[in-house]
Amino acid sequence: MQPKSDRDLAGMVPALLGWFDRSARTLPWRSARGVARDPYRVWLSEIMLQQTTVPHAAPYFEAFTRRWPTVEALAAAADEEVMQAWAGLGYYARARNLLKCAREVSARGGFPVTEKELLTLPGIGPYTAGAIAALAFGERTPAVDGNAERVFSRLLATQEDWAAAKRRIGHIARDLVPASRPGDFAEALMDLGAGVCTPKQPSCGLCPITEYCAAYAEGRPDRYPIKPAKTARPVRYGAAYVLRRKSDVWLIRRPPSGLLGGMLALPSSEWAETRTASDPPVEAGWTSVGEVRHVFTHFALHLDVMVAEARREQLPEGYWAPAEDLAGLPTVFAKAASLAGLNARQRR
DNA sequence: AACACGGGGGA
DNA sequence: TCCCCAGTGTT
Repeated sequence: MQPKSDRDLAGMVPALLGWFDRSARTLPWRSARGVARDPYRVWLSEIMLQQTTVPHAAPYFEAFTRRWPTVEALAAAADEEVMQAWAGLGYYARARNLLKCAREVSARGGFPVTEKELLTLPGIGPYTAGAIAALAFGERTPAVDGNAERVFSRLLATQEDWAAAKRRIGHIARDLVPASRPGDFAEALMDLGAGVCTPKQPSCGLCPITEYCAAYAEGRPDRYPIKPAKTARPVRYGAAYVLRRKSDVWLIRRPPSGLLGGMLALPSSEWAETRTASDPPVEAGWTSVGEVRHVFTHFALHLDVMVAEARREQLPEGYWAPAEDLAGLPTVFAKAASLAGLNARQRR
């Protein structure tokens, strides 16, 4: 069987939309069928879902919309409140940009309605601009996320370099967006990628568009997309310090940019490529209570967790927080606090 | 074009 | 383990 030419793909649009009408997922940020989507909820959900799974983002979406029901309410929130509410969701630059964006939007009286203008806002890149324009404003723009890239890679059985394939997919997707239902087309592609055209063992038996799929025709859809091999992840070592004073713990706020930027944290040593001598923030009777391991995107961290009772030292910048409520710590420090016997937010 | 940037879940 | 996820911003 011959792979379909790009032109043949046009037929997949009505087939996909028909399938979507029958089996769309119900999600917290989706409006009822036929009801206009709220730009604020579309935007907030799209930011939260960047590189983040639906089950992980969903409770955060509920909490944010309950606490800040409008973009104006979010714009008026204090930075620390928002960073604390985002804790555990990861990629904290998203939270910093979320606030910047909310304040810009609030100041200009609402979200811009075109892909081009949306692209100028902080935290909104090519994918998110297209998604918001299509979902909230009905513009004929594509929303090519990781799901859509995988679906198209299989439809086309892309052989070229993955970067080149993604460029080609972007153009093809843009041409296919139906003028009548751009938002539904975007959600349909996402639902198909998430539930049917999955990375491993895709359920081609449930797929409404196998007729258009070159990878299916080849019999090995799981071989696509063809991506470059990942490089190994190095390990870094360091120590985190839990300084106690009665029922309090000493916390710091990390610098506004970089890893975990702007987040609440335990004081810690530099993170080196080899185990190095302990480097506590103050002199005290430090004892180790064990090690926590945490995996970041581009390195793994082994953190020795040190505990001590405070004496009367001059402390560096920071403040005392109640040990029974350490909500708002990023996961790596929540793990460390937990190991030290403190009640930090910890899933699992 | 390559890298920095979290965290969790599935196979 | 390894891979992936509704990616963006910086260099």
